[in-house]
Parts: sequence; C-alpha cells; structure tokens
Amino acid sequence: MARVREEFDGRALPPCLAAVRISSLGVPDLGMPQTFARRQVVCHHGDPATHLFWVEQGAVMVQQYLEDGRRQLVDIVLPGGICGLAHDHVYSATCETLQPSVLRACRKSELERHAELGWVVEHQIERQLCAAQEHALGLGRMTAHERVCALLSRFAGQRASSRIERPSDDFCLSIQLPLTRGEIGDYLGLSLETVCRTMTDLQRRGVITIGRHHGELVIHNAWQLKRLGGSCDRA
Amino acid sequence: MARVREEFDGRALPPCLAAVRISSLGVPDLGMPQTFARRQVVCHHGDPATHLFWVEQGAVMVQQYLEDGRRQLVDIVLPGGICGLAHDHVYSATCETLQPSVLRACRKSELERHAELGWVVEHQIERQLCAAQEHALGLGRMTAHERVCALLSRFAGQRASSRIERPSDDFCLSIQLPLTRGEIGDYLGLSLETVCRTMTDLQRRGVITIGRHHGELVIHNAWQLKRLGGSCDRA
DNA sequence: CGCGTTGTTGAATCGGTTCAAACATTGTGG
DNA sequence: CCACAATGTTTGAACCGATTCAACAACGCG
Repeated sequence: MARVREEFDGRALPPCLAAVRISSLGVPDLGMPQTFARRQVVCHHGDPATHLFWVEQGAVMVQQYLEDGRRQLVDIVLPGGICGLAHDHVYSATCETLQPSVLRACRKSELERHAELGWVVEHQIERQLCAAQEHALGLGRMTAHERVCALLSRFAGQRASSRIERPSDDFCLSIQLPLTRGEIGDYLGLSLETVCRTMTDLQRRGVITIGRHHGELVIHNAWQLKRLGGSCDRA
Repeated sequence: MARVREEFDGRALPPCLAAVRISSLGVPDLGMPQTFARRQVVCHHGDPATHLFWVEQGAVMVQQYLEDGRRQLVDIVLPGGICGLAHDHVYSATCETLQPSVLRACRKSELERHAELGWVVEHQIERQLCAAQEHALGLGRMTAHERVCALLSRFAGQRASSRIERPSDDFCLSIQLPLTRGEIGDYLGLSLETVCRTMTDLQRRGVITIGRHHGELVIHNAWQLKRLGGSCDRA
C-alpha cells in the first residue's frame, strides 16, 4: 500500500523513510494540495509560522524587504522545493507565486511528528541552502552581465539541461520568463534599468532575442550564455 | 542513560527526538570531536561529501570561489551550526576555521540511519538558510556602511544581545574580530579598501574605536551601530 | 480605444573599485 | 633582542559600472 520512491534528489533514501507515502516530487502526502493564482501571497514575513509549503507545480518567489521599501528576492522555488521557512516561530520571508501554482500546505506541528520525514525535508532545505549560497556568490562578486546570464542560463537549463554542453549549439530555446524586469533586478541585486540594458546588449550580440510579448525570450546560444554568466562555474 | 535536551534552538523538541543523546549545543554524540587550528581547511569544495561537521567551539567560514579567483564568504558558522553541506554528493563550498575550533565530524551515511536526528539537523539548516537569505538582502540591497554596521552589530550582539535596545547606551563593548579586512570584504561583497574606509569613517563619527592590534575593536555606541546598519531591521 | 503597467533608452551622477604607495603589526631567525 | 620579511591596514587619486531621474514606447486589460 505505501508506495515509496527509491530516489530522492538523486540519492538513495535511507531505509527509515519507508513509512510515509511520498509523491513523485518528493512531497509527502500530508495536507491538501492548494491552488494559488498568479502573484498571490502564500505566507507573509512576520506572521506566525504554522505551515511548511511544498511546491508541486508553478513557482514561488521568496522576498525580503528593508524598512524603506528596498526589496530583495532571495529565492525562486520550483516544483519539489519548500517555502515558508521560519525563524523564531514566524515566517522569515514573504512568499508569493510567480505563476498559477499548486502547493501542499503541511502543518509544521503535524509534520514533525513524523520522524521519518526529517531527512526528506532536511535534504531539500540543504539543497536550497547550497543554492542560496551560490546566489550569494553572484550577488557579492558577479557583474551585471554575469548575473543576468547566469539567471537566463538557469531558466534555459531547466528545459534543456543536457544540450548546453557543446560550444556551437545553435539550436533555439524559447522560454517564457515569469518575472518582470523589476523582479529580475530585485533577484539579482540590480536596478531594473540595468537588467534592461544588459538584456538589450545580449540581444545586440546575438545571444538572445527578446520577444514582442511580455516575458517572451528566445535563447540562440545557450552555451555562450552559460559562458558569459559563466565564470559562474566554480573553480 | 540517554539524557535529552528539552529545548533546541528555542523551541520544544518533538517527542520523536528522545532517542539520541544531544549535547548542550544541540550536537548529537556521533563522531569524535576534532580540534582544528586557525585557518585550517575543514572540507574542500568539490571533494566527495562524506561528513557533516558540527561546530562546537570557534568559528568556521564558508567560502565559494569563481574561476578567476573572486571569492565570496557565504556564511560564518558559529557554535551550534553545521558546515559541510553537499550538492550532488560533493561539498558545495570550502570551509575553513577562523579561529582554533572544535568540530564534531559525523559520517553522513551513519547520521542518516538515525531518523530521530532528521528534524534536529533540519532545524539547524533551516535557521542557516534564513540567515543566508538575510545575508542576500544585505548583499543585494544595502550600502557599504549598512553592511559593515550590520556585521559589527552581529558581532556585538553575540556578546551583549540584551543591552542594545536603548538609544543612549554608552557602555563600551570590546570585541576581537576574527576576520581580516579582506575577509570582511569578501563576506560583505566589498573591496577591502572600502571596508577600511568605512570603518575609519565610523571611528571618525565616534561609533567605534579601532584598536592597535589586529582585530581589536571597541564599540562605543552599539545602538547607533545597529541603527546605521540598521534599515537592516526588516519591515 | 484609452489608460495603467511594463519595458526601453539617454544623460548625469555617485558609490565603490582599482591601482599605487606608505605604514603598522606580527612573526621569524640570527 | 633586533633586523627583516610577511602580512595586514590605511589613505589618495583616477576610473568605471551601475544607479538615478526622466522621457517615451509598447503591451494588455477593461
């Protein structure tokens, strides 16, 4: 009856995780899936942290604010990821959907009663912490061009991870950015104008083509994109 | 025999955690405590990730590099914290001690056999992820002055958390910075010269006094420091 | 069609970097 | 204990990448 996934996040699960049903995304079957519209707030910074949210479909942005309104998107959570983290029993950030999304809301109190789940959640959070630290590397030490390229590269990689290894890959990759220029800027620690200029420049260089419609983008040379954003490959 | 701490990180432990002995820092008694000298590498980015390290005493810096040598300190781990995180079975960052330190190295494979520990580790990593996201806010959106003040404030808070709430707190707080200017710069995403100038400026304004000896620092007005670094208080 | 939102581009400005030189502190060996 | 090297810090001047402010163009929803 309890169907168990053998793999989670690329590594075999320890035997202790045999008790709870895990969906194909690594999401435990606790709590009901909830549907959220585009740009809907999932949880708000400072509110009592009652739930942990698993993203099943769509995407969620995790954002922090300074008092004067300056904003930083600190994470973009894709399916399989978790949001709704807490510090001192309150949500440490505001989470908002980028697209229509399906999340599974699990009561923290109930979740923790399942010891077997501890390591499943831990793996996911560990992965997100690694990602956050890589993001910090970009924020602290990369130029505007590198940051934009790294982000676009990530979106490209989501849809065609295997094909971006060889130099003269001249296949086109059409993607739909779920973020506005301002949001990209807030994610990359840049002004929206700089994001604009950088993308226009990438277009001039023939790396991408910016579609007429909002968010439309064609990537002509994913490899070059990766290379430009691309001292990003860590030594 | 199995003594159990009732509290971990300020919150009552769920009942499932009653089985493993936990030290007063929340560190499980698996693996031997190891002593590390100052500036000793604990684990290296890219190496097979066999262990998870718990910091018992001292401090560890977590650092990432770009190919061309640009460096970013992405975290500073204090006692109670964890380092040695992995992505795809290899360490995602290089960890190095800031001071002589005592770490407890736990084999990941063995650790995961203890289901009860999953949530303990999860709590700690969740806390560190929240911290990383706050750090990202600083890297992305704060000025040099704000970043430096926020960091000094953190060091001050470590030693006198309760006393920094009132405005005209004119008590002096003497601290020993375990980081060089260059490292502070690498942590804050600034050049070492900017860190210097900023600190000199804070001294001119009477907020701090820079001691003669390396790392020596006296904070005269912790409250003002907090305020300057201090849109840092999130809305 | 019209108006609000999002995106683009230009010009001036500024915060922080870079490069360079001098200085102080710490550590080492004679 | 002193001399000297290595490491870390401070300061100045020129430069530059990114921001800011402003105007305008393109979508897109009613």
